Amino acid sequence: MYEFDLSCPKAFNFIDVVYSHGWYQLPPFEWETDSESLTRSDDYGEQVIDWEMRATGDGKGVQLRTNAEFKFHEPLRRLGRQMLALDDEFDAFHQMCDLDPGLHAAKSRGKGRILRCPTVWEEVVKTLFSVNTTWNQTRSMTRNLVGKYGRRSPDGRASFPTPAIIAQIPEYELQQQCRIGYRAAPLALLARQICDGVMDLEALRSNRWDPDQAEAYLRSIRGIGPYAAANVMMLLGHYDHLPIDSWFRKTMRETWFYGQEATETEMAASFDRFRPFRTLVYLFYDWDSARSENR
DNA sequence: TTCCAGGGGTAGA
DNA sequence: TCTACCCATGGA
Repeated sequence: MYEFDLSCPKAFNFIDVVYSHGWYQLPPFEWETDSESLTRSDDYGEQVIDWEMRATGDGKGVQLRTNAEFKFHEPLRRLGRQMLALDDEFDAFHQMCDLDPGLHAAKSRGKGRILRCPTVWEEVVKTLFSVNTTWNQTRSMTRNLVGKYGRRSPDGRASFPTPAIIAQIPEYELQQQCRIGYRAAPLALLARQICDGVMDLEALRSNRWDPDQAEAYLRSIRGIGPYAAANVMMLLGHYDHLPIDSWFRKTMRETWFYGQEATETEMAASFDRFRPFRTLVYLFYDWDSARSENR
């Protein structure tokens, strides 16, 4: 087993990033509560690599562990940094946190980083699986897809299936095997579009994209609407498109709208003063305090 | 049986 | 911009 540390910013907490949203519960991520380690397996073509991240002993950094040979260490180091957003700056967001007491805790803990997947493809597929369903079913769909179609490491751990793998599987089989319902059609189509070079999701990580342009590109994917696109935008490091779903509506109703239903326009407007970090505010705001103030 | 869940697509007003 | 309707899945 090889071990090496990732250098981290001053205000950084590994567990906060892992718990920033639900991705750590979706395979191939595996979160071990006792050891507080995040494990996964990734398909590097010639082989599938098992690796894990955990907080260093002093709690301020991240240790990466793998049994992969040396040539994979630098790619894994880069991947770890990208997945934890270690090279992203959050100073402007933390400055903005002074605007509202509900954000003071987020600032003092240095929150803002969100756990990401290695590929935009994986982010989009998982987001597609979270649309119009329960979280338990999202977990089940992802587990099925990874378990049935992901290439396996020598230790038998499954990686997230690549577009090339999914593009070869008939739509009805995806639907039946993974229990993903109508999501099979957009999933199969997206995999084919990527393989045919019609769609290049990974290019969205580059800086040449204007955020609105990137959002429009995501919206052009079948099955990706306003909510799903905003969710992927957040994972790409753009925080101004609000992922308005049933949980968002419920939170708004219980806090800033005093028990009343609000339209999407009204809800979005209530976040105007937090541009361009509206999604981070939604994720890291102290909603529990806001709720108790309304009681 | 019916409703609902971390919505999307389409049509129509 | 908003509403109505349908879409599939499985648990309550």
